Order: sequence, then C-alpha cells, then structure tokens
Amino acid sequence: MTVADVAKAAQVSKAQAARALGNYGAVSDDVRERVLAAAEALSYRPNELARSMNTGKSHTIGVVVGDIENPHFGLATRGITDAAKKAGYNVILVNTDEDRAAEVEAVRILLDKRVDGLIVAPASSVDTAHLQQVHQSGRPLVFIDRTGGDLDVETLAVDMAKISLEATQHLLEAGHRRIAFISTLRTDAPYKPGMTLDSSQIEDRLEGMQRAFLAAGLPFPEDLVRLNAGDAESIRSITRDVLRGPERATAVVASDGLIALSVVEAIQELGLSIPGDVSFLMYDDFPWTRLTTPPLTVIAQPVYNMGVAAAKALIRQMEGLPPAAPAQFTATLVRRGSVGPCPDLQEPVAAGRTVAAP
Amino acid sequence: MTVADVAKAAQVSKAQAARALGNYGAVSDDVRERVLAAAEALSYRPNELARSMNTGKSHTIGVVVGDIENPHFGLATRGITDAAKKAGYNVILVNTDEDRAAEVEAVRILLDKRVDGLIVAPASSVDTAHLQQVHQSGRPLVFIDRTGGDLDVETLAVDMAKISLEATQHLLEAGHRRIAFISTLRTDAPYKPGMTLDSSQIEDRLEGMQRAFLAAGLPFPEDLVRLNAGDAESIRSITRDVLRGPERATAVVASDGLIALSVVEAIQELGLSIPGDVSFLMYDDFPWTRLTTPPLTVIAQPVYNMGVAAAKALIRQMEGLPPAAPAQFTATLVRRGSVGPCPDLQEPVAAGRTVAAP
DNA sequence: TTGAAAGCGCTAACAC
DNA sequence: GTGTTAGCGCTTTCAA
Repeated sequence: MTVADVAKAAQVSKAQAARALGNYGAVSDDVRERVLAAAEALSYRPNELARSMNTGKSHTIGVVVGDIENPHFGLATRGITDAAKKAGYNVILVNTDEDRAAEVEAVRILLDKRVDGLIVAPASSVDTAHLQQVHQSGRPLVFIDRTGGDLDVETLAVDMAKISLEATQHLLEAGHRRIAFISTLRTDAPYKPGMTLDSSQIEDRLEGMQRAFLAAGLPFPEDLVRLNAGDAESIRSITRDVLRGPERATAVVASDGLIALSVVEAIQELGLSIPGDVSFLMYDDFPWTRLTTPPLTVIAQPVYNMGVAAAKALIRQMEGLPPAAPAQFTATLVRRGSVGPCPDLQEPVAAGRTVAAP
Repeated sequence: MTVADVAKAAQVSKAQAARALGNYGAVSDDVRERVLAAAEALSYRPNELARSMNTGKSHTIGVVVGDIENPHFGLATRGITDAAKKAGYNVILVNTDEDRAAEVEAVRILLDKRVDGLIVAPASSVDTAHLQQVHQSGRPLVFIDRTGGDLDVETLAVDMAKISLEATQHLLEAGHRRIAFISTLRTDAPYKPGMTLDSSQIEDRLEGMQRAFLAAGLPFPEDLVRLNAGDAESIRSITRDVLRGPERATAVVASDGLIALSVVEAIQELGLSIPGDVSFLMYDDFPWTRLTTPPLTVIAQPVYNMGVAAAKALIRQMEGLPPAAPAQFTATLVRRGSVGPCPDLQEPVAAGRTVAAP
C-alpha cells in the first residue's frame, strides 16, 4: 500500500494524496476526506523511511550509554525516552559496555542510520575524535553524566567536585582520615594524584576529595584510591584489601550502585559492621538503599531529570532553537545510617591489654 | 557525499561504485580498490536509510516494554541489545508505562519506521488486536515475559504457575495460611478467582497459588489478592491493610522488585519484623536482596538469558530460518532469610493471660 | 565485469 | 487547489 494506491482509490493525483496524508500543502476538504477514507479502507501506512529520505529528518535520536543494566542509566534512559516521545521522537539505544571501540562504532552506525541527534555518556573524556566527527557531521550532540574533554558540547551533569567535597567533609568531620574510593574506571597505571583519567566524572570526584583534605590540612590517602574494579570478585578483593592491616581504611566510598553491592557484601563477609567498624557512602540514591540495616548514606543525583533535560536540550538544537539557559543539576548528600564516627584502630593494643588483664 | 561522488572520483560508474561499497555483485579488484580509496579519501558514509528503502531491511528491531526503569526490563533489554548487536541489528526502545494505548501507538510507529521485527512484553494478554496486525504485516514478532492471549507467537517466559506453586508450598509448609499477593496490575473490578486478567503472568501466578492451597486441602485466601497497587503510597497502604486485624496476612508475596521496596518499607514502619512477624517473598532476584537484614527469599528468573533468547528467536524468524527448539526457562526459588514459621496470632488472648497472671 | 536506466515511496518545485 | 515532474541515495534489473 503506497500513496499511489491511495491516490488511485481516491481518484486524485499522487501529490494530492501525499499532501492530505502528510498533512502539508494545500488540500481541499473534499479531497482530504476522500483520501483519508481511501487510506483507511486500504489500511495504508506511510513509509517513514521514504519520508525521512526526502525530509532529511528521521525523528529518531541515538542514545549511547555504558550499561543500561545499571539502574543509573536505566533511569536516565527513561527520562530521555519520556521526553523524546512527548516531542515525537524515537530512541535507538546502544550499549557500549564502557568500551571506547564499541562507542566509536555505535556513533558511526547511528550516524549512518541518520539519527537526527545523539545523546552520549562518553566512555572517555580524553579520546573524543569520533565525537568531534558527530559535531562536524552537523548533527547535534549532547553529553550526559560526563564531559567530553574540551569539546564544546552541551553537557547535562551534576557538579561532581562540589558534592564530592561535601561528602568528604562529612566523613572528615566524623573523624575519618583513611577514606577509600573504589571505582570500575579502567586505567593503565595505578592512581597517582593529578594523573589524567578517562572519566571527567571520576576526576572531579577525586579532585573534590583532595580539596576537602587540603582544606582540613590533612594528607590525602591516595593509596586508597582504587580504580580498575572490574567484576564482583575483583571489587570484593579490593575491598578486603583496603580494610586490612593497621593502616586500613575506616570509610569506603563506592563509585556507583553496582560496585556498592559487592563492597557491602565484602564488608559483611569480613564480619565488620557498618558503621561501627567501617563507614560507607555510595553514589546514587536507589530505593533499596533505604532497606538495608543500617540504611545507606548516599549521594543522590537527579538522574531522571537529567535524562529529560538532555533530550530536551538535544531537541532544541535539532530544531534550531537557541540553547536554553544551561540547567545546573545539583547532587545532594542524603545522610542516613551508614556513616558513623571513626572507630578506634588501636585494637591490637587493646588485645594485648586483654591478655595482660588477668 | 554519495555513491555518485565516489564513483566520479574513482572514475567508474555509479553502479560499480555502489557494488564495491555495498559489497555485492561482481567487481574487479582494480575497481574495488579505486572505489574504496576514493570513499576513504572523501570520507564517504553510506546512507542506511536509502539502503533500507531498496532492500526492505532496516536491520533494526523494535523493543516494546512496560518500564525500563524496572531493573527487570533493564536486564532483559541488555540481553536483547547484546544479542542484537552481535547479529548486526540495532534496537529502538519504546516504553509504554504498561499502557495499552501507548503500546498500540508504539507498535504502529515502529512498523511505520520499518523495523524488521518486534519484541514485545504485552501490556495486555487480552486486547491484542494491534499485535495481530504485526503478525499480518508479515513482520516477525516475539513475546517476552508474558503471553499474548491465544496469539500464536513465540514467547520467551518462565513457567509462572509452576514456580508460584512451588513458592506457595514453601510458605504453606512454614505454616502460613494467610498469604497476601500484591501486584500493580490494573483491573476494573476487585479480584475474584477465575476472573480474566490482563496479564497472563499474574494469572499464572495466582493459579499456581490456588493449586498449592487446593493440593493442601486449604481454602485460598482470595481476599488477600491485592491488585491495582499503583504508586508507592498505595502499595504501602495496601500492605498496612493486609497486615491489620486478627485475620491479617502472615506472609506477603510482592509481584516485582519495585513493589517489594514499598512493601518492605511499610512492614518496617509498622514495626513488624521479617520473618518473625511477617514472612516475605518477592519475584526477581536483584543483587540488593542479599543486602537486607534478613536477606530476602526470592524467585529468580533468568531475565538476561530470556532477553538474549528473544532476540535470537526473532532474528531467526527475520532471516527465515526454522524456529529453534522452544527454550524453556525455569525460575528458581532462592531460600534466604525472609520466610520463617508462621507466628502465633493469638496474641490478644496471650495478653489476657498476662493480665490474669498476677 | 561493466554501465545505463529504472525504481524503492515519498516530498518538493514548478506550473497551471 | 491541483497535477506533473523531478529528485532523495541507494539497489537492481537488463544489456552490452
């Protein structure tokens, strides 16, 4: 069933039928009615592909994220699709597993498919040649969650350095000095302060932590920054590691909800209690964090709203409108029960006392 | 940059250039080389839209789910996209909010966009005219999670009646007789046994429960089947309701992870302990269910694998291959700590005793 | 192996 | 208002 068929049935020219069907140009009521009736009778449906070919607009946006399995992206995606749908756009979703090569390919394919614009959570803030290409291809691009290095692209993200500073201060005030930070971010070398990281987000968080220590006149425990936390087992082993020995961490910050699960499990397995022996803090406020005992202290990010804003910003660009005032999203520290005062770490000595007591 | 440009640069006909670029037909090595070199130099990229118009294949599949925000669908979607990508397909994702009208529209749009096939988690197993249309449009269709009434469509789902029977028996063996079942499923009237429900999945679960009670020679507490649990507040109010009075439930089954959160919160707010005062069981084994105190007894479903299988099945159909042996997915009851023996509900009497004691 | 020409289903100029 | 004629960028006859 094509416009030609409908036109024939309605006894009008192809052009008139197309105009009535596509709702453009000038069509008399009489013709419109006949065409629509014919279309209905033939159960005609437009071929959006053909339509896109002519107009150059596919009414589709590409979304490239690291991992939809992560509820963080699940929520953001929900925000994006909701806003997109409302504006008449569909979403092609691609998962990159935080792999740069996969991201490069994803962008290429989406561009080939002629999406009208792209929303990307860049796997790397350093290696952004492929994203520059998008920009050059003339199609709008928006970043979500993390920046893309020095690319001049509208970015919807929270001020990570700020909230990280705030969270670290909270821990410092509770007396913690040995604070561990665990993230899946892949790096070639172990962490050194000032080193360039692939993720602007993690970089900002670490910067916030450092600033907090600096402001307090305390040394930043860089040995407790643990990146490359890959699968669940490696996260647990890292957790065990930072919680071992006399110089052990007394507080652990988990970089996202997925890591948090393994970290908390490892803490429980070690027989340590939260927050008695270890304080715990994580990024993202998922509903389940209220159900644990104790409920977890978290950094809440307006993820859904960021998704909505990203889609809206992209659509504005696609429609050639001037960019709206850049929305600034703020994360908030939700103090629940998993951060407590720093425990006394002189237990080995205490143990000696016990022996001496009798 | 079009094939015409490349052809000109390579000094061959448009047809030959297209053949070299598209990797079909007969092309001499010499021509191929020149064309590819020219394409590279001009940084030519094919227009997949135009390609699709001719071939009739868009290499895109449509996925229609109720709510990606729900990690259940997040995981399934991940499985689908992983398998799709491996086979060279992209995914357009549409969220329906479990709304039938939205689903009808989603299917229509995806069909208009010429997706090669559809994976749907039908919002209703009853009202399936729009899905029948898909079938008639000649494009392959696969269901995930729930069946579509009597439509003859390949469906990837677990045997819900079976696992529900098993889970209910587990509760019955622990002495529970008053078992509540809470679901967001929308219905027009309150639940009556045997009534037609929109969701095959919920219907099967309730059937499993009934069979378990029947087999045990016990009356099925149909008054504790609570559907239409919409937002968080309504779920809590329902929970409070079923846990009130002398005839209160002693065990609660939550239909999914999202509901579970509110149910557990409500239980905690009531000051009741799990499993001392109330036993609790939920569908879907999310990682966080191991972190609560006590860890939750759950029904685990191989969601990711179902997603992978759905994509594979769809792709087989799209490529005209005979359907593989229908994969049967089985859910498993993971017994953790949230189901305990049925508490003694005669406390008012016990209280009387206390008074009499002195 | 190559090229010319016809078409996929639609929109967009251009006349009338 | 309406119809005719070109395309969009590619694939696919069909001859050569």
